[in-house]
Amino acid sequence: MSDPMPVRLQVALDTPLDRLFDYRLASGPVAPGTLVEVPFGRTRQVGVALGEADAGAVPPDKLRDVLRVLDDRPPLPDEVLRLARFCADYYQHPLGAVLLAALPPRLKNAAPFVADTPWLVLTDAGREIELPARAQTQRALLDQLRDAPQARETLRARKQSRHAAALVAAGWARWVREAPAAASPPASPAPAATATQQAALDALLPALGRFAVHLVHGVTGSGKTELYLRLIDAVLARRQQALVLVPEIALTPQLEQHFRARFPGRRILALHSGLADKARTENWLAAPNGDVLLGTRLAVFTPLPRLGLIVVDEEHDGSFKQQDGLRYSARDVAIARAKQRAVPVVLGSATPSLESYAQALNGRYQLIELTQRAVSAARLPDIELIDLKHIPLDNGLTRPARAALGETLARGEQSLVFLNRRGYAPALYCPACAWVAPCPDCSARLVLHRTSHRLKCHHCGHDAPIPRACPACGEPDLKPLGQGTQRLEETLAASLPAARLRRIDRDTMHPRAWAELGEAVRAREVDILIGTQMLAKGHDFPDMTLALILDTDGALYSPDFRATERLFAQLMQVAGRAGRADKPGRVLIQTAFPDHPLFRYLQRHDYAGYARELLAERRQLDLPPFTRQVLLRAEATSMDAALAFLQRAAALAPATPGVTVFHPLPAPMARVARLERAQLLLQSSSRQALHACVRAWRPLLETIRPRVARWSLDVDPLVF
DNA sequence: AGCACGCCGACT
DNA sequence: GTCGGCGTGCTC
Repeated sequence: MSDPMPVRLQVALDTPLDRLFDYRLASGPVAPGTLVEVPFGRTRQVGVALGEADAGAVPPDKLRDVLRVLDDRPPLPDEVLRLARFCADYYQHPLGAVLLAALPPRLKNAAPFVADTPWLVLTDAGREIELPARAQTQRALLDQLRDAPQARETLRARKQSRHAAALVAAGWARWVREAPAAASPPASPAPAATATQQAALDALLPALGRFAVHLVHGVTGSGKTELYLRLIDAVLARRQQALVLVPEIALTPQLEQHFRARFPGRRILALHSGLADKARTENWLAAPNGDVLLGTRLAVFTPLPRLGLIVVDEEHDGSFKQQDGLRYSARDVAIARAKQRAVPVVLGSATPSLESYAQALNGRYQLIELTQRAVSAARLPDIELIDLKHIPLDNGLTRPARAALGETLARGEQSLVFLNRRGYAPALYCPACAWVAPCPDCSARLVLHRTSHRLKCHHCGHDAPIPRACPACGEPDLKPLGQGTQRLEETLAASLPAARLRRIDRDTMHPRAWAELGEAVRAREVDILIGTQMLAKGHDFPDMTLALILDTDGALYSPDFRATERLFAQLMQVAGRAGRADKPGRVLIQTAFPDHPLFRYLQRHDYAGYARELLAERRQLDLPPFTRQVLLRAEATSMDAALAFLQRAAALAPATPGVTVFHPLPAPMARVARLERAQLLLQSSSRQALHACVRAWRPLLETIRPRVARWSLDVDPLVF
């Protein structure tokens, strides 16, 4: 055997620099995707080896040596490298940054990853051994282990850790990563498929094994989850894996339980940022051997060699978009991945995004309508509008709204009240001179939090005591302006003293509080739930018969046309939650614009109609059916600097037919955390033209001097 | 991104 | 006289 030849290795690193770096590796070539530790500037970094570099591209005297090939972890498989290359190009983001964003936290660290081994099990020797009677405590532990594996935590709590260590030292027990599965519990029975579910399955099952995008439009309660489960069952029967993406961390625990109950003995793995680093890394490493991977957007990059199906649930949801760093949409990346792997992707929603719906109408996506509710007795709730032009508000509530809450309470039923503003009041104002408390660091008003006696900025976190008098004129009697959830809670406590209230917003909810809330609601310990839209997502409260919606009007005529789309989705979601099998719910909406077309469709529960009308409107205005745009955002210490950067950028934009470059403008929230923000919009009806333009443009952006504090490109959305 | 180098204003 | 502001340049 000859000595391995030194090679020149091309390595991708997590840096904003859009290029690869060459290193010398003495011990010969390594497989593409292998993780390596290299010196970089004054630091060390973990990078991804991509292959051999061209000799001569970098002068040999600049080459440094790879410090270590990290062979304690698997190389990134080819499919992930391919997906990362796609994202780097599509989102115009450095490949190294994409690759390292795809890795779980512990593997980005050169320190060896040691899997957690929380379970103590008997070895063969331990099963045989018969300890003398005087070794009482060790015998007791052996007996426990004969019954079942023991968790380290439990042993610690029972003060048995030392005995456990003794058994391990003697070779009678050992620590393992996963407790060997007890006998599989019986699968929870699948409910009978409804006729529409069956029709959907008939369309979907033959599509397994090739790329297609299916848009499942199903109203709440139509059994979308059941459809996914049946499809996944078929995928597992083909010895393939399923990837299921969901928007929120809060939703995964119950969904995970659901999957486990339905597929006992199958390996269901969860992946989301709520998991501890260690668990996340372990599940990522286990994913190639798992059956179903259930996760939030970050799970879309996980290696799955036998991938057979991708499901994106609630595909319209904004949480699939990452807002910082690599600004990707997991829904779009999922579609790209499905295409690369030649597998189907199922997008599911009661209120599909306009871009997906348009693709379904033009035939690029297969549209599957689940119109029938699975629980046949369930009826859709009545949606009533309370016209604020004729009915006065008292502390944010009209008399009919109060009356409905009172009646529901009197019948012993539960209510939901939605108000999308946390805090006590969205502003503090001076009645004498009209001063309104501003955030010193942002172009936003400070929100009054009365329980903690603070003024808080919901954009940058600025936090200050409440002034005793107006700083402008000295007026001592400052007033809260508008309604927040805290104030609403106070109002309801005063007008319905018998009601047990519970407020749900970012101020009251810790990540793990959802399970407890669900129990409290089901145990009927709560009469009225007051909350922001975080209450609308995914949680099923079976006895809620009234939903009251208080502030919709901001979104109705917002310049952001997507705001109305989002509002419709939220209202549909809320409407879907109201009512129970034997009793249709009631939805009351307070609005000053009851004639807005959105409500007409909402009252008929006709999202499809609404979507068609919006698309028709855009067609009349000669607009593409959805945004095909790129936004260049710049942040600087002065607005002049931010705009100057964007003006340079606009001048450098390659003239491309069909691509419109707009003028740089201050961003809607022009100042956040002491930085001035501006943006430059590029629009086109042709994705190809826009993309070609951006591809040529991006390298030029790096050369603009002086630089700004931050800039980023937002590419939205992807279409196949 | 980090991090260092480098050249001009207010401080022990 | 120095500390330190951020503008510019560099990372195989």
